[in-house]
Amino acid sequence: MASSGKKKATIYDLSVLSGSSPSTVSAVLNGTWRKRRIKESTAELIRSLAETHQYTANRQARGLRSSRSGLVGLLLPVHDNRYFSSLAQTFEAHVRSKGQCPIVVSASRDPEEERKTAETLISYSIDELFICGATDPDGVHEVCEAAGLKHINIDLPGTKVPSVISDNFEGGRLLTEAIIRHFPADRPLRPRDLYLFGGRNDHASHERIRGFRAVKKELLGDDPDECIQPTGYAPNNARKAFEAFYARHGKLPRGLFVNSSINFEGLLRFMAEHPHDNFTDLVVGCYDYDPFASFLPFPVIMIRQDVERMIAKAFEVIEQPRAAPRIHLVEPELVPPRTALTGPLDALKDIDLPRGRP
Amino acid sequence: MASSGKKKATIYDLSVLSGSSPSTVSAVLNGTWRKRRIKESTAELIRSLAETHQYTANRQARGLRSSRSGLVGLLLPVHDNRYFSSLAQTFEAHVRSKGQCPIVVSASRDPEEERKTAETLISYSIDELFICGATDPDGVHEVCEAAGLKHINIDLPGTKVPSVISDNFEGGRLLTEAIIRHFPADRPLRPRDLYLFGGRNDHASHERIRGFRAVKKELLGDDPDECIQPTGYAPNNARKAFEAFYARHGKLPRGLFVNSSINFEGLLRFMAEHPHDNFTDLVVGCYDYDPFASFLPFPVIMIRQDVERMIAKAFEVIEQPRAAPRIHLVEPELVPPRTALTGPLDALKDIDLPRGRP
DNA sequence: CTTGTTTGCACAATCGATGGTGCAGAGACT
DNA sequence: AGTCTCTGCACCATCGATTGTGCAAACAAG
Repeated sequence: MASSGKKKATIYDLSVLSGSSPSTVSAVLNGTWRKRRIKESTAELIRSLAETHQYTANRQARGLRSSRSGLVGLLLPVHDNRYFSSLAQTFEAHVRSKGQCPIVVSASRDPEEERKTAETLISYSIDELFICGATDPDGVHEVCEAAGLKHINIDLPGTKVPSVISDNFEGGRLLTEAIIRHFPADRPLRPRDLYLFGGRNDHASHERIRGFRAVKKELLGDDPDECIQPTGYAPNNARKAFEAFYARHGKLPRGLFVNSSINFEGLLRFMAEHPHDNFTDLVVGCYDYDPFASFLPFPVIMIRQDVERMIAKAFEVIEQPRAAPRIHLVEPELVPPRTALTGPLDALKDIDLPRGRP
Repeated sequence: MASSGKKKATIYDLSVLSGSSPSTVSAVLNGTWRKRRIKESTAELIRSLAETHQYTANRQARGLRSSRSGLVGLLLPVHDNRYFSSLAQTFEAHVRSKGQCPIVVSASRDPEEERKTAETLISYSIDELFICGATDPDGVHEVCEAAGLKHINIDLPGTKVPSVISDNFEGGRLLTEAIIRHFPADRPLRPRDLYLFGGRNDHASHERIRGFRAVKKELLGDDPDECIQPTGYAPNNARKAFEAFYARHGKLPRGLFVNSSINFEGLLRFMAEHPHDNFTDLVVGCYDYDPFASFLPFPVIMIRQDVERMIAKAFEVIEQPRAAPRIHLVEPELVPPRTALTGPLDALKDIDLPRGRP
């Protein structure tokens, strides 16, 4: 807690101290002072006063006047997931490098909440909004549009503004093929041995399923509808689907295409309920990368979406004044089993406490 | 993109439309209108105008006047980690339920960056700051103190304001004991079979190490110094430490206490380099919970810190006017191998798109 | 009819920074 | 000396909401 604080210095305080006007102080401290022909020595004085009085500008005041806030928003489905949290990490680095402040918020994949959350961010006069994995990107678009806010879609596309997403069709193909080829030629997979679980009525799932079915047809000759089980994005729904399959067949399919790491957690929950089944002869492909999942006791082939490139592309596109609402595809990467990739965390230095405390 | 927006309605627009004064409009829309004895019918009119014109208050203006912003900050070491991201998720839910807006930022465990980030948040007039896992909590404290900002520590304690942290000593004891007891009585662990890797010169590591050593001494009779390897918080440093041990001994210790899931990733990297070693006769205890790690091919015992309770406690304590800078301990939970716990994600509903789009 | 009270609202200052405009003084030039 | 041009800054309105204060009209009490 603590709230004894003396209040912060303002340009008016510095104005009195320096004997200049507030506008001069403002100009010096926000960098526009050359344009205003302020003497170098005046500027120097004000800067040193600002220094000793720990002046920092009140961004609400600045934002009010300039109707820009320096805040850049990222709207996420959830935080608690390696894919989205690494997006957040990368996003933050980009925003900070531009001298702005990231504000990352989740909206639980609920269209209504997505719009309300966008409204809230807009009320803070954020400068840009990155809409990631939204269930209803065009709904959010309308809110942004009405407020004149620059925005862009990531991960799931909308139709009104540009979208940067991973190439889910190609990723689905890659992953499906890798699963199939992981089985030895003498015990090959048959069409009904390979199921897809998870995902729902969104663009990403559609594309992945399309890739899955295309490769299945091509390599296994058939592609039965029953092998597609879009069980949504809740871990427990996926668990129930595995449970149901297991109840009917006494085993899992030999090959599993799991639509996201969140659905994969549903598979883990299923497995926890069946401790005596060893799940040998099982190959899992998961459309998401998680280092721990990669080392599970059965082969896990994963797709890593290229978060770095997606974020970089999104920042590039959002700067363009009147970009057409096209979809920018970013190629994902196939990650073989037992692979520990480096991530944003590796950029951190490992620094020790400065002060001598336990 | 898109930026064609007509600008947003203000209280002045509504003032003209309703024929009332701006202050009346303001009072009606911020709830203080009863106190100002505004007629019900006037209020009703203004509310309906606000509705049809999609009025939302400009928070920068409100914040400037009231020197409160409705923003509540969470300062994190990193996003890209299940422990911190679930903290963020839980934090966000709490803040939103109070009608405020969460703003989650990471500072990479760098004391300098922690302070600067706090400064930035302060310049947005955030109302409260939750300082989580900071390397130098007292440094951040000074910044907050100077600005008169309420704040509290989470995960790593400071000495100036209250801290809510998990009971690392007890957690360390629990985990160490569970590792030891996981070995059968006929092939018991000897003191030099049990190593601790990861962590550094912080309170949490100290306490965990203290618990580790106490239990080792008690159950195994000895506790050699060499078995403590505080390799920091970077995955690659942990990897190198495992590599070094392996080079000297030709194997890993039979029992491993890994100080965090981030260090655990270092272990994975090590294992990826040694694909032919099966690492049987290995038991890992990890001070963090990750569902995928829990199902690895060797027994992994994990500690789940009680994120829900920590956040709830922190919100409780931060409201108290002059709370003493004491440490509030929250008991963590021991998670046996192959356990899939539910998390914040399970609170989500699984909703489909409203509009008919692919 | 007069004085007091309540109702219902308007007015205006304020929060801190920004940026257009104006203007005095110094120097240059004729 | 008179006119111009620069230099270096001050003044003031402005962004949108909040809030203390004032005041007319309506009503009640005497």
